[in-house]
Amino acid sequence: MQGLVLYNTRTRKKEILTPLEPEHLRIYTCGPTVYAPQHLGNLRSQLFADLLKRVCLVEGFRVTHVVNITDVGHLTDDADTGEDKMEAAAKRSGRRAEEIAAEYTAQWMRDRERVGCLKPEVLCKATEHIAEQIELAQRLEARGYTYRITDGIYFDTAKFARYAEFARLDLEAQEFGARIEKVEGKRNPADFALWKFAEPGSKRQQEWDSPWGRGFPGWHLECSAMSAKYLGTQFDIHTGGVDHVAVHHTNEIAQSECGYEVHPSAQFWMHNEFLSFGKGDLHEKMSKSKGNVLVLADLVAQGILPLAFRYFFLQAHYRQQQAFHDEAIVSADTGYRRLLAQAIKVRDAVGVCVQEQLAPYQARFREAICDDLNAPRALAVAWEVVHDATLSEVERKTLLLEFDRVLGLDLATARLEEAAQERDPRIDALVQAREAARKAKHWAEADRIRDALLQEGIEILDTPQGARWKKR
RNA sequence: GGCGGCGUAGCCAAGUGGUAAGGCAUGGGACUGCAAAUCCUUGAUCCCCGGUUCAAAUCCGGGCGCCGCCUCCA
Repeated sequence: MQGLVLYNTRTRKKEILTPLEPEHLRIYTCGPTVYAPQHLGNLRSQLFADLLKRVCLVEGFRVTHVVNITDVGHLTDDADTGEDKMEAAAKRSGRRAEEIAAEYTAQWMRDRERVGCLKPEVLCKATEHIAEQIELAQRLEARGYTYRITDGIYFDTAKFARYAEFARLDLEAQEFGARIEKVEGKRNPADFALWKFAEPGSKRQQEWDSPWGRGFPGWHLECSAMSAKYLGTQFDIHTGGVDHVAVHHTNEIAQSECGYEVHPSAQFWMHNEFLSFGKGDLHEKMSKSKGNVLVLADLVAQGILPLAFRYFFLQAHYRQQQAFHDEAIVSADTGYRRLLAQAIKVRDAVGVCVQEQLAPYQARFREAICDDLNAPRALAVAWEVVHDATLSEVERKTLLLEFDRVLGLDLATARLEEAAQERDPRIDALVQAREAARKAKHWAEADRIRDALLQEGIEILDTPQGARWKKR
């Protein structure tokens, strides 16, 4: 029994997770910037965090999971220039930034729930923690890490010796690279804004008073301030997408470690890889800027079950890029429906389990999830259970439901809403007419009706209880 | 220019030294009047070349291809 082993970006190694506080794990997850609909790629990082949380719970830890919502200050270009995304979205749509944030936050929460993500213990918004962010910026100022230029208060990365360590940055090379210096007065290219001043003369929708004047917080500040508030200045695990390693998390670490004088701020930093879009050799990451985003509702419109997206997610390891395309999601949908059907079949089974029957599967399942959350392997174990004829129904049920605490596929209560439940007098009549023709052995007539219905996407299912039908 | 990752059957993918998990699709079989659904079953010398080793998809070197980060992005 080796315990839970996780890949830690901070050390670039798999390490055994040992909670700072006995039996209790504190996890912080970088949530969405709610200026636009959250797409399937965004959902992947929520699913990843949720998988982590579920594994922690199954391993017997108490978990405090904090997820933030960025509803201000995330700029369109880089950390220092460009428009605030919330402000820009508001301007485009002629609505209040708060309205937009509320709408996309609600959509995001709904999607999260639909793919089976557990509710976080704390859901916190940047705009509701302005005071905490100012407080942290003041701490940094008091400790000499900041300087002021015309458009804001900046963090001086040269003052933090470990700055490049986390992301293994080559700051020298960066200066000659693609990065273009845009902000007049910045001392180092990597320096970033803690507080941005509101532009004189133009009134922002979102701005606050601060010791440095009216303005708004830099994007990175919220995560440092809120994680410290809800989890303490040192906690166990911080999660987010890989894209955040080099900038957002690097800056967050600088703020937290310098402001609160701790090291490390989070023991484990974990990052999920991206969803790529495409098939075969050509792939592109799914992102708003590439214009190839899909949201959960698009899948649902296609007849895909929301939990089938979770099943899809579980089929690949979280640290690998995963290729998304129609064939892939449809096959996941089929796979999920079949697995669910198997679970439904044994749901009501009662009786006693033979421990020796369960043990090998339990051991292999646990081994998989404890090895850096290897969901594909865990899912494979579930399928082996389904196919093992030496298991009794109740043993199968026991194993599947136990595994589902991690898989989160709602195997215990989800229903396969066969369209066969639907009623449509016209179709019902046709189905009955076919039944009658079959009884009379008028095969040609029976097949004609079946084919005609198939033409309009209605499929007849012959069962021992009689014929039913479903769409698709 | 710097950094990182990937390349395993038609597709999604596990597997990091001892002759390759799982799912979907395909072919075959059972069932069916024929089908559908369901169940059983079927298939890979692991991108190429060279090396280390008794043994490599797995390690090393060199190619080729793809993706990502260093600028907003999960």
